Amino acid sequence: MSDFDDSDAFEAAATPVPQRGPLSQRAMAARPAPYLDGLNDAQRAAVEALDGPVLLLAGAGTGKTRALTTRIAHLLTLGKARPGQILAVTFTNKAAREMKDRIARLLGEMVEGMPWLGTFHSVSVKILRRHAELVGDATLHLKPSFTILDTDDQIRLMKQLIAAEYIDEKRWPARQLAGLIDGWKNRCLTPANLPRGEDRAFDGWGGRLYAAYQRRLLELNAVDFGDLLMHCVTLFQAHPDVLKSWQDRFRYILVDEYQDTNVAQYMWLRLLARAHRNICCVGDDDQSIYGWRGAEVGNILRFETDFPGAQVIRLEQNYRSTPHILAAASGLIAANKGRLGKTLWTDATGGEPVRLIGHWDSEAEARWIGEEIEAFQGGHRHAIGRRNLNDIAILVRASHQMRAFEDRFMTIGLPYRVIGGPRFYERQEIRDAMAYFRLAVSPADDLAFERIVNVPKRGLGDKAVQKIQSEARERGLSLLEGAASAIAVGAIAGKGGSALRQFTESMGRWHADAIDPAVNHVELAERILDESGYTTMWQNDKSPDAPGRLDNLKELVKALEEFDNLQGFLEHVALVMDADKGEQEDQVSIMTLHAAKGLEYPVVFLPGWEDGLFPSQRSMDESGMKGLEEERRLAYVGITRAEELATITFAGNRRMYGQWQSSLPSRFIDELPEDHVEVLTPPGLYGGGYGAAAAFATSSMHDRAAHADVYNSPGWKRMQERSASRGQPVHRTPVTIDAEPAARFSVGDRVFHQKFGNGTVQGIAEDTLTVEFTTGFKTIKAGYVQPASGSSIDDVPF
DNA sequence: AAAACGTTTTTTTTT
DNA sequence: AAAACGTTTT
Repeated sequence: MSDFDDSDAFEAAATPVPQRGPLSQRAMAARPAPYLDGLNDAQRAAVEALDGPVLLLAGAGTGKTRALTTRIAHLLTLGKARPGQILAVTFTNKAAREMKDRIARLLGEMVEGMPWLGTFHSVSVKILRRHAELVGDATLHLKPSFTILDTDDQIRLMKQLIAAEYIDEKRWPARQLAGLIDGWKNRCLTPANLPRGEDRAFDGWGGRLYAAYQRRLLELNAVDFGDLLMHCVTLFQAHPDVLKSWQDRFRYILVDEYQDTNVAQYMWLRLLARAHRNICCVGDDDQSIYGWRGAEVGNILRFETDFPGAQVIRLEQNYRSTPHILAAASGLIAANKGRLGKTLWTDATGGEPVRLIGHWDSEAEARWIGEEIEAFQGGHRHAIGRRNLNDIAILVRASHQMRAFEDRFMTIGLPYRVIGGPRFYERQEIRDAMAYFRLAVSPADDLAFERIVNVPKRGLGDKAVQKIQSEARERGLSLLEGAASAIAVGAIAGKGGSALRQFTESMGRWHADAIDPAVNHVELAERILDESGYTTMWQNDKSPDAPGRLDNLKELVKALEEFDNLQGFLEHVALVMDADKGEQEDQVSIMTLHAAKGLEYPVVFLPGWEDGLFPSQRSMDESGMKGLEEERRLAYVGITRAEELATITFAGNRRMYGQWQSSLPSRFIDELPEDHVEVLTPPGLYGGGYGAAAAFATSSMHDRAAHADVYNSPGWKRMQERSASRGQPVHRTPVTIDAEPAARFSVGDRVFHQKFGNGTVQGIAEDTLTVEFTTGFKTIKAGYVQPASGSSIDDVPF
């Protein structure tokens, strides 16, 4: 919201700007721009090719962001555009933030900020707010104050629509409809131009439900994420004058991660760039990993056709990784077809091969990686020496893999942070609080009303909500107004009625305060949470996570201070779902491969390289060869995150849906070039069952030429035996727990448990103990714990 | 209306 | 195994 009201800048766009301001002329005459120093030839070419279409193929670690930001600095310094005339779009808020920082660093105080540097979505919102009335039709259109729905709201809305058509929600879940509609929006298909046949999806109801959903959104004065792009495109198409004003304003367009654009984004860009064609797209077809979200690698593959005469510049010198890491990644990605083709090279020498190691199961894998990390911390055992935890990342394919690491690291007390995990603004308490704020700001926000009308419990159940809904529908009111009306009519009486009256009256007061600029919005927010009883609700909650939730609420209120008003805050949160907490502690980072794109770490662990998990079975089932290739690109992204050392691991057994499943090492492992991989064997695991996976890996790597031998290796045979009993839980030698008398322990004893770590015995009953661990109380069979000794945790066998 | 209980499903990846 | 969901009990 902060730079929404820059109408001055908007008007200024119409007046011609001198191509060279006096300031930049002086700067140019004095000396060549210092920011160009140190760029290689390709980077420099990318910076200086300012006019006309440019495709910048930038491999991993080739200084892509540097080229982009320097290019912007160059545009500004030469006076070819003012900051407000450059459109620079990224996919993530993080990328946008980083670009802003780096431009500011390059130019110092010369730039007063780039108002149009942001994600596709945030730029689209700013555009849409100015032309909201043009979205919709004569009877019903958007208003500039429209709200942006999150996924939760979307699903709830669709559930209502599905129920209204008496469709069986069991067979046709709202989530599926949401996915369908999302896919359509990604391709810029409105209900009106849905191809014949596609509208028959969802048991024949797809098209009708989509139209009903869009209608409902307009009634709510709301849009969803997909709408942001799609509405912009349809707006541009239907109103050439509007399009022209934006084309004139944005003299230069830059696009980051172009390989991840979907059809809607592609159309959006083409419309804006059509007139002057000053568009520079940066991307790497080998890092396209969002096909499932509608991204079209085709967009980057056919750039030269779309923009005839485009310059194609390749950045191929890698400044990030060692030759071994680069070679391993290049060898792997070579298996993909239809690439634009790049040859990454580096001046660097030395370094170590990519390491490969197999483990018995996912717990052993986590244990081993934990030990490795401790070794790095101590600076011994490994050639690359001591590393901070901040230098180390664990990149997983699917977030459920994170648990094993969290459990293990918690046990051994290794500090870690999960990046991109359950996000702050998606937590229940935050969303509830936000719903209160939303309703206070816009009393017609029916979805917010539904969310909180009975939170905390006010004695208003389904019945009461239905009465409010029918009352509102009959009289054409919002739910909040409908509630007031229902009380007046006497439709809702008794305890619930008085609670509802209090709720509506309070909301009226809060609304008056919310639109009163004289009222401090932070205090108002605190007052809302207080008076509504929401804070009290959590204070009275006995569950162990209640205190954490109260902390989160405090953090939320604190975050409000950064904004001028509640409206501005709500807008921010809708688009920027991540809360920045700049933690400086030394911690290992755990994240998904998707979240890792654009990041780099000296030491990278890549666990879970097993067929079915990585490459993911689902991806292959749904998208066949295309899916497999995208998985391979994901593997490529993973390896190329590493600067000095990459370690790939896999496990023979993994728990899925609570059942042990055995699995084979990933086919990607066999695609790694042998010369750049070192196969490790877990210590002390020769011959035994534990070594099976490792033995398989070893033979697989060494006998690739004589492939048949692989199938005679002990590892393969054991794998076969295991998969023969497919679906059945793998028979793991049962750990017999002696019915050990709990009497061996007494209250107050320190005990150790493999998973929970050290704890204190608090209670004893027959053969079970109640033990307080750092993570809380657990009831455990006495045989599973042992007296805590002075010995290291690592000595304990599992 | 809300809690307590039993059943079914879930696991890609996210602006 | 845990969460989400639906049904029954208070």
